Amino acid sequence: MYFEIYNRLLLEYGHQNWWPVSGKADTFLEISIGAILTQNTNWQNVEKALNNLLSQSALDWDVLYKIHIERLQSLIKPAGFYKRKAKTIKNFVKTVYSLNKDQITRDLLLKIKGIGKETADSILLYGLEKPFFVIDAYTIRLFVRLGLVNKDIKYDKLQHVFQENLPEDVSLYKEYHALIVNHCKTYCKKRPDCINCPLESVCAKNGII
DNA sequence: AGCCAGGCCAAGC
DNA sequence: GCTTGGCATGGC
Repeated sequence: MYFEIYNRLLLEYGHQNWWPVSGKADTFLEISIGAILTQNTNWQNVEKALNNLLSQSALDWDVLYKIHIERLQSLIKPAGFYKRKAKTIKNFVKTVYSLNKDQITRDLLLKIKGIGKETADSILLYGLEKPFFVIDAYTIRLFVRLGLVNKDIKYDKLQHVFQENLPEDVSLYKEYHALIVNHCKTYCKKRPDCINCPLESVCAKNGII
C-alpha cells in the first residue's frame, strides 16, 4: 500500500526534484540552513531569508561561524522565529563545521539545540544522501486520513513503518516526501479538497466528515 | 482579517 | 511520560 500510494502520487505530480537549492553555495550547508529555517514556516519566507544570506555572501561556513548573532538574526528575519533559528544555526555550524560528513550522525544532530527529528532527518536525507524517511505534519495528516495509521502515532514509529514497507532507496525517500508535501498543499489541506483527489479510491477519509 | 506555514523546546502536570 | 504555550514573519 505504501508503495502503491507513492506510485499514484508520482503519476499525478511527476518528479519533484527536491531539495530546492540555488547552486550558489555549498549544497550541504544550504540544505541544512533551509531545513532549520523552514521549521513551521512557509517556504516562501525561507527563500527570502536564504536570498538575504546569499546576497551578503553569508551562506558560507566561515562567515556563519564568525557572524554576530544580531546580524544573523536580521538576515533571516523573514523566516520568522528568527532569534531562536539564529541560535540554532550557530549551534549547527559550531558543531558540524570541522567534521567530516561521515561523522555526522542522527544522534549528533539531535544533540544540537533547536534541531529535532524532522530537521535532522531532512539534513541526513537531502543533505547527506542517507536513507532516513522524513516525517512531518503533512505525512501524519495524510496517512491518518488514508486510514493507515493512528493520529497519535509517534515520529520514530511512523518512520519505521515507512522504512519497513519501502525498499531502502535514498531517491525514493526523497521523492516520496516531496510528493507528500505537494499533495497536501494541493488536495489534502487542513480543510481538504477531496474533489478530484488522486488518492480518493484508496482513502478512508478519516476525520473529514 | 484571520488563518496558516515542510517544528522545537521548556515548563507544568 | 504527555500536554501546552511561546516563538514571528508574510502570503492568501
